[in-house]
Amino acid sequence: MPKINRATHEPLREQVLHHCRNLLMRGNLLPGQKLALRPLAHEFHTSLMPVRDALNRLVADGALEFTGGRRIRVPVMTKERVVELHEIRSSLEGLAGRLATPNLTNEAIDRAEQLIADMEAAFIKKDFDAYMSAHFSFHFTIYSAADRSTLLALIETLWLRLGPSFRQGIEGARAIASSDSEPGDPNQFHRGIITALRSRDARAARDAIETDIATGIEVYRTGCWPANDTQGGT
Amino acid sequence: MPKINRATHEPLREQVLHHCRNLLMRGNLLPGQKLALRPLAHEFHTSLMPVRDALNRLVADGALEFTGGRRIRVPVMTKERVVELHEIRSSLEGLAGRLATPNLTNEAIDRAEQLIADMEAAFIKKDFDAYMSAHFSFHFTIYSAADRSTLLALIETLWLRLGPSFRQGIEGARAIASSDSEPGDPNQFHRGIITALRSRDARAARDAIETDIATGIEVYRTGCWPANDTQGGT
DNA sequence: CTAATTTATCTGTTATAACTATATGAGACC
DNA sequence: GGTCTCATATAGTTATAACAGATAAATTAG
Repeated sequence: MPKINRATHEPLREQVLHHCRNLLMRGNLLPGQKLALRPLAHEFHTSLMPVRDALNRLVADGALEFTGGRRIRVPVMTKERVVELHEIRSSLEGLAGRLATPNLTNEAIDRAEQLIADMEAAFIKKDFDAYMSAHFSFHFTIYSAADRSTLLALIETLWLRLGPSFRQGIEGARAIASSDSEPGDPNQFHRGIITALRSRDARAARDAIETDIATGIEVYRTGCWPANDTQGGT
Repeated sequence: MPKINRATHEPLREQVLHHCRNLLMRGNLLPGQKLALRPLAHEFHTSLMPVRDALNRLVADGALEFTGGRRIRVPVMTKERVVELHEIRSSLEGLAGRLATPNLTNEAIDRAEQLIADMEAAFIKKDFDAYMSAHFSFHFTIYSAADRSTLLALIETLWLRLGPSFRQGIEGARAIASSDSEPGDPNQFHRGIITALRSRDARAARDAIETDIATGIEVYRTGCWPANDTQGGT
């Protein structure tokens, strides 16, 4: 049910791209899923070209990949690739958090804190679309205060690549949380970030973000959150 | 005189892309320079489509940009953009250097050290193509030992964006070095990286790389190298 | 019945042409 | 003389069709 507007002056390619990016960020496409030009073009009521442009762009960003035979699919992530992407996330988002700290208003921090509550509510209700959306907003509410467009764009491409896997990881973690009598708190590290931001300590904010992301790797690897006293570091 | 091979199974788009990437990395295209599809297509003896694909890819990578009217040009860098790109370089290349350190063979370090000599020779001879090439090889000889393909690709896109400006900066620095009786050593920080690598100290390697890049920002800003005892940090 | 081989279908790529919007220039008006 | 308007040229975008490679299915040999 894509909404393509042929009246606007925005190229069709951009509209298709925007739509596909949303699907990926929210994890609505599964790893390994194949995408073909003609069905999508038919769905969007366009020719092949705008769809081809959008998908090529996503391949360039690493959000999609060619199979051996030039077919297009959502990448299947190896554990090594996920770890590598989190290493990069840690480095870049730590930088963004450090640069953002002095610029963040109290209102922005309040908004971020509210998004943690949204995440928890969505997690309990198993509304994973809402969870992914709140999780995204939480981080980018902070990072956008860094006022570094290139850095932000780079971080976005990482999230684009991780979206499909992350969605699976969260759904898996939710299943475990249901069966576990004493689950770890998925948001303890997000609260740690808020604490560091409120004290306007840029280094602490960077470290808190890096810890949060390092924990994300552990969750992906082990399928459960560490105990509440767990600490990470560079 | 681009060499397009229509016999190979590699898509024409990839060949055109590869050619344009080389031009950008070497700084053979000037900031602000406009590129048009039809002249390039004629030059490559292809239709518009492969050229369009290649240029769109470079726009996606930030190596080229659209003007307001969808025309394509080499981005004109503001000082802020260059600083931001160096902040990102510092973070990512520091990470790559730290990860590479335990994997680096003595042979690779020797090769990197040799490339410093190549840089100096090229600098003196004002052979800027050779300088850019050696400078690229020096850094990527080190980073490739990190064995992180995504990280490496990300760093490459940063170099792609900085190529045109960097070329200008180096040529400007050479002009100053000629007229200055006591020029700073452009490679003192590269030697510092080698020293850290030889001692197999990953943290020191990271810091040396970050210092080298921070110095790059200063060179760009002031047009000359700092005194030999200058030290940088995170 | 299994496995190799051929055939058919479907994939993305490239070429060509029509299209829409932007930039550029000449000319009129103030 | 400077500025605005409008016509013309030229840019990238999209559509359609022809192309070539790869997958998958059907067929045939073992």
